[in-house]
Amino acid sequence: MSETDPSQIKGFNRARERASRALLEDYVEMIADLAAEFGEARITEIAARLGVAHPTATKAVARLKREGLAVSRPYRGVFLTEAGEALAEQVRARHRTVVALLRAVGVPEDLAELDAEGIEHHVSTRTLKAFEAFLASQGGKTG
Amino acid sequence: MSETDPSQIKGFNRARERASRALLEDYVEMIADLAAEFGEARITEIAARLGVAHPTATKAVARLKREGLAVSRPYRGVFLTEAGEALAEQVRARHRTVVALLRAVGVPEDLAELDAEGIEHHVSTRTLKAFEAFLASQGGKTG
DNA sequence: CGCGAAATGTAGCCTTGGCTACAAATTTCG
DNA sequence: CGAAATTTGTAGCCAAGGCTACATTTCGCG
Ligand SMILES: [Mn+2]
Ligand SMILES: [Mn+2]
Ligand SMILES: [Mn+2]
Ligand SMILES: [Mn+2]
Repeated sequence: MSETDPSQIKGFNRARERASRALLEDYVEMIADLAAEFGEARITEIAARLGVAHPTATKAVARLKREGLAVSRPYRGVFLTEAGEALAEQVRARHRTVVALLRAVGVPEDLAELDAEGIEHHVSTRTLKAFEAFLASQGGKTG
Repeated sequence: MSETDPSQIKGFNRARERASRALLEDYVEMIADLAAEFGEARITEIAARLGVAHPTATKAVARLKREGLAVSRPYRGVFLTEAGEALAEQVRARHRTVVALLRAVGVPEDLAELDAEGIEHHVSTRTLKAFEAFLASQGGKTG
């Protein structure tokens, strides 16, 4: 029998939900980066930077539009909505904090950047707060 | 133009690969848990603990079998192969270390357990080593 | 201006990972 | 033993996220 632990189920469900949001988050962050750099994000450039074929990026952008995070017109650039911008800012901040935390516990910079790309999407708001508090308490300690 | 940064692409590709392995890892770990507890893992119990419908678990187990991580016969329990056992052990160790690290930087226990369920799959071997070294250097410090 | 190159769109295919509904086997128990 | 309950299998649906191949539009430039 063994009463199935509800908190464990919660953990798995949560991980699955976050995994399904991960792609959206990376796209939004990338579009924000390109907007900052070029004034607009083109499908080809988004695809190139994310390492996917362009129809893959087109589909993802369609999903972003459907979810109210971006807008675009045929053969033109992609732009974030206000909701998209807000998400981008949040995602970017989380990315920075995760990298900083990894660095603080001794992970080399390049590796921290690589692993953070996946880890970031699974760090909850409260955990992020804990990371920030830890980093603050550490000051600029390096070794 | 802006030469597309290859290491950034690498990060995204790596995150995608790890995401696709995450499910397998959770199943293998769960099957090992059930084997330890009951001597075998039944489809219904696997599904219940992972919070999915039983045909979903059946499909996942089919994939595990295809990849040589598990074996089973119709209407019987699921068992890990040697490769499956080895993966389970590795996954379990990583899970423990990730939770310990989160705790060490100030994340409350329940939250650490929840977030770790997703984070664990994106922690590389070298990053895990760094976590272990950090934890060792910390000793049993709590506050 | 107009033509070739580049960018974008679209169609269609695949795999994974969810689900429900229903069929068949196994276990439990009166 | 046999019927009911439980477990497992199977069919078939959906969405997401990959891809290639091909059509169309836009852009750059002689
Ligand atoms: Mn990412
Ligand atoms: Mn990121
Ligand atoms: Mn997990
Ligand atoms: Mn785990």
